Amino acid sequence: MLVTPELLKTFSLFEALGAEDLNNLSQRSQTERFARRAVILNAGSQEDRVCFLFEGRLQGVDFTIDGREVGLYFVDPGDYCGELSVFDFGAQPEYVIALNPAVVVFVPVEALREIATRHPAIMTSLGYKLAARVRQMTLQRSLLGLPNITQRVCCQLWLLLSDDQKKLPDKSSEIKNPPTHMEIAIMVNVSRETVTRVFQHLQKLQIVSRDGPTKLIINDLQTLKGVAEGNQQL
Amino acid sequence: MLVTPELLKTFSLFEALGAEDLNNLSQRSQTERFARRAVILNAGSQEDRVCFLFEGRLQGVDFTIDGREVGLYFVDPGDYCGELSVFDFGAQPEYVIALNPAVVVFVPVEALREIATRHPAIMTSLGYKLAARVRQMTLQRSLLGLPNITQRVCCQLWLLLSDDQKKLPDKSSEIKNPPTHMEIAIMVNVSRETVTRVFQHLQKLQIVSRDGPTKLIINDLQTLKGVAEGNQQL
DNA sequence: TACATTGAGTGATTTGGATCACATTGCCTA
DNA sequence: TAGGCAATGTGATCCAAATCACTCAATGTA
Repeated sequence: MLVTPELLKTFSLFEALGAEDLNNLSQRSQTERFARRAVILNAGSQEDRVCFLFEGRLQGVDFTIDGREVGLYFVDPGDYCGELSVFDFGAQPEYVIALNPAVVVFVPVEALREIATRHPAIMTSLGYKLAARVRQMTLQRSLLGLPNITQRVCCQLWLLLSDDQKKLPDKSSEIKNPPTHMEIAIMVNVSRETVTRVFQHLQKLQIVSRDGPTKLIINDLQTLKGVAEGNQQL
Repeated sequence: MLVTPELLKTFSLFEALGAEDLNNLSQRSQTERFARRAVILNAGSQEDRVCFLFEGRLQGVDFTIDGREVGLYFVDPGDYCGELSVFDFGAQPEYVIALNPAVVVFVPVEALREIATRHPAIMTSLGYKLAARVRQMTLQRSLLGLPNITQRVCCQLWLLLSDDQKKLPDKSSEIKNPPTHMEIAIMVNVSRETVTRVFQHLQKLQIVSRDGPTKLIINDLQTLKGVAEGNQQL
């Protein structure tokens, strides 16, 4: 599929780029469609392109040595992934798969590297993203150290909320297309059944409730936060 | 204490820098001495300087919400830490403490940011470091997902080895100044006693042995690797 | 329409590692 | 050289969560 400069311009990373650079980039890039569950970036392989998501939803996943899946992060439209190779030529550390049918733009990593060297703003932006990732991982790491399982699940739910949602703890919020129990279990390193039981508990206390399989409503953000931060027990 | 351009030049990050830049940087930087256990960078605070280690050994640590310590990474002489703020103005996510008496050079983050914008090589180098960190964290993350505790400990030991050591699995290797049982426990998220018992076990099987408190000898790298990767049980 | 698949819910049983409560060793230093 | 502290070693107890073995509901699909 054709990549137009206009398409590239929809990505905030390329916002400040001039027509010439956009043109050049677009000619070297290509679009691809992926079905649900398709693998977009392969762990371990030396990927030579960065993946910009135009439509759909992706997830970075890892597999433990014993083959269990570990959910790491989500990628939403306008965002990108696989940018590690811009910096160090190394292999992609984790898989990226499509959670729903997705349209992505692949930009060759050398092209991006070259552009970034000439445009400090883009380099800075890439660095910013990487820094955010480190922060996110640090959070996730400290989450995994929590001894209390309920706390861990609540903490993960809290992380799934957007910053905007967190700012209004009085309102009720919702998580669209929440991870399945299994996916949450994998993220917080507990068994699926345990997640189900925690959710059962949270629902009984009216802290969360379901609205169909695609919507999880957080009724009581305040207590969710309290539990997540360990200031409150259930 | 005075920072000379020569001192800065000992850090590989500044290798390619010209005399003028080095001079400028050195005037804006300062050296500081820290005692064992001293806090060098504070989590949560908006640190405005990057820490270059000249002498000693540092560790990045985090604390879970309930106050337990979590060991994240080590910093050895020539290396630096606290570089996240170069990219995103955010707060330092984790503490950095001195494991032994340390001499560090503090470089103001704006100065570094300014230099990096002008020297793509330095920016690239910073990015490389960040990417390495993401990789390291990804590994650590998947380690924490391992269901078997022995495997987790072995995997952590394996991560503590240098790449060179891993390449010669027939030779025996050693880890100088290994983390204490408590520190390992914290890294792999188990109790100290459990780590002691695992070590007891590994010693009985002659896989590792101690040579004083400052040296841990890995006699059987092959099996250590096998266990770490789950191909082998003990 | 029947069948397979995926996600969720739930009891019974088991167990691995946390926790507790010590002992021991080898330091550093006052 | 006595005292104190940090690191390590070890047994006994206990309990939270894994595991197992199901059911049930909702979707997708042959």
